[in-house]
Amino acid sequence: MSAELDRPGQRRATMREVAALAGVSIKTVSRVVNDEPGVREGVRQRVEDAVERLHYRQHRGASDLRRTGRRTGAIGILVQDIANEFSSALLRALEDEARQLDLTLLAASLDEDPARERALVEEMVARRVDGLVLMPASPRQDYLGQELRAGLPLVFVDRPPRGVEADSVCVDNVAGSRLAVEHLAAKGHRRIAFLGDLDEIHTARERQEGWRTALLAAGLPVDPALSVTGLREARDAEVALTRLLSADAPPTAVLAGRNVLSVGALRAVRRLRAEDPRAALPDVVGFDDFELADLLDPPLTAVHQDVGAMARLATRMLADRMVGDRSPARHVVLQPLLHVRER
Amino acid sequence: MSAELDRPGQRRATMREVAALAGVSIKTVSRVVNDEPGVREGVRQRVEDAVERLHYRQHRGASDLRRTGRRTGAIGILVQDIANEFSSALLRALEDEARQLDLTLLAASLDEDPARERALVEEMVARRVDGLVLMPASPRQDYLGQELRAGLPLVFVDRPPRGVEADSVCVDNVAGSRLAVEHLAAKGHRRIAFLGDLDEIHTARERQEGWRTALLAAGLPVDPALSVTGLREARDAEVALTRLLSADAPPTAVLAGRNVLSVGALRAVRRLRAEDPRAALPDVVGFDDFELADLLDPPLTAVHQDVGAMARLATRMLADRMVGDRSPARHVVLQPLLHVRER
DNA sequence: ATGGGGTTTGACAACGTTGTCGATCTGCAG
DNA sequence: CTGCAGATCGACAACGTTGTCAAACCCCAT
Repeated sequence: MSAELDRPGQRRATMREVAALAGVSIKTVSRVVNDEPGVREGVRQRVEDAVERLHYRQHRGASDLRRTGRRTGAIGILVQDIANEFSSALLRALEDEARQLDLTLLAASLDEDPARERALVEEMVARRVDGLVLMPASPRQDYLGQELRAGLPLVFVDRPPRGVEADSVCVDNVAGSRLAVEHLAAKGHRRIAFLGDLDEIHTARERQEGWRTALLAAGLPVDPALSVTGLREARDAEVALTRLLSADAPPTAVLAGRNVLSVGALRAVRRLRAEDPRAALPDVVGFDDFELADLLDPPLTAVHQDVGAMARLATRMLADRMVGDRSPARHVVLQPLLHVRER
Repeated sequence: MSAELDRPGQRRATMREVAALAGVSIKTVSRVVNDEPGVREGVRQRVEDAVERLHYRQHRGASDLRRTGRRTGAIGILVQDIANEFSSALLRALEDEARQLDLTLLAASLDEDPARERALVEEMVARRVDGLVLMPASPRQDYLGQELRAGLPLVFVDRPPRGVEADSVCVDNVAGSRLAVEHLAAKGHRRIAFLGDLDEIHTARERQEGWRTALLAAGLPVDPALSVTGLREARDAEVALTRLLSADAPPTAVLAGRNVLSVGALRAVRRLRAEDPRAALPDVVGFDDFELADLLDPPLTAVHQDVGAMARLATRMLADRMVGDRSPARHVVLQPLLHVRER
């Protein structure tokens, strides 16, 4: 319990002050703080006492600045929405990987806003992050070419780069939709609807395309009226499906193209069931699996993406780039699984 | 040592280089970059061209270091688990508030590990964050006294500080449990079980205490055998409830003390129902509401916390401290609501 | 041409730290 | 005691930027 010197104002102590109190040069303080050799035990002790008494804490920014080629030990992670189950699971998995590399996370949500993506990338670059993991919101990322050339380690996740050559870890969305459609077709469904997010979103387009081609492959007609896109939130999907179900030739099953749309679809089904207990209810398959999917009613069969694998691969790629790997961009495509859940 | 040398030409351009290219002093470049007045239009244009050609990007670390006042424009957010629905909702809400103050988030998960909390607080301090939002993992945070005295803006969320006087925004957990128990008692339940997290966790203890006192207030006996704590994950709760339900005097209802425990409880109920369709199923009420709670089967009545309000209040408090407010710590306690969901 | 005001511009120091390198000290062999 | 190697320590510069302040410039009135 060493006495603590009460310091006026709220400035934190600097090495200079520690040095003065310990009666040594700041370089010696630096050596002690960084646990470098070449300091006699007595001196080291004096410095450590001074550090303690002044509650000195190293200023990482200054340290990073001086150390040549030093890394900041921080990476940026830009996802669509931290609160979304997919994004937050990915964020968490990336955190676990980053922790092993002693990296801190700068995280932010893009909300499908290209301008916000640009602004946040700028911000990350200004902060000199050691690397950037990006789930892009913009249709093209040509602007990132300069950053890449400047040596910014960059990995795309969930959505591939456009207009720039960067590493990526994505999921085979076409295959995911195919699994879903094949499953439904095998159950005898012939009218399978698709609920999709904004057409601008690459994964959304791919999932719709997967739905379309899988229908054709199964010898089923593709009814454009059964595909509704541009849906952003659960409520949108609920309204859209409710409308589809009350149309002349309603679908008997539906593929929801994103987790929040699955929620909306399930709500629509619940509503229909509540209004007419004997109504025929459509089967729902969702893209993006849920932690709680096994507890939902009606049950939700879902296309499952291995978020942990995405994070591991992305981090490995990033780490390679961080140590100077300049080889051509690699693109990993993971295969999704279908988690079938029946009533 | 050759390893350091084989990465030529990766350095980003500095103001010095921009200045050289534009034929001005670095101070003039600084003025242009920071959009300061007092630069002739022609000169400004030359500098902007040079910035463009060299793809110069300001180094925030260096800028922060030099600038008086020294804000880094970053705040730390330490929650239990970024992937947990409660934590990620809070994180997202905090992000939205922080964005309005032009603050970037350094986020990390503590996983109920006190050592990790200390390490991450150290890290945040070393990075000179402008403020820290902490959902503590440790039983006491005496160590933070020094940081507070050094002027670190600090706000506790979800769990109050112990051993240190800092602002906090929490929820009345006792009241939350009371709402749950009253609801169940009103439905005629007399044997209401409690599933709780680690006893070391403040909120877990409060919720158990709320369960206990509400039972007494309702004139119901408190059977210690009906309270199982130390449960960390859904699986733990599932096992615990399954065991309780197969005991001699099983509960007819259960209060799950945290979102993941609710999931486990629901799974136990589902399992029981699957094994014996005519078994009497317990009512489940959970602490922490779910986005998808209305879609669960069996339905989940849940204690709802206003995460948005928590974030707004926490950010406001933090912002006040950031501008130098030194008034005594404020402690806000929000009242939870019960979202009743019936079959 | 001269002076006076304002505007532009740059030299320099400083932020807090670490790399470099030389100065000083220590221990010990001769 | 001297000499010398190795250990210890500090002065100084530098990282990339901005605050300070004085110098240089401009325009125009005298």
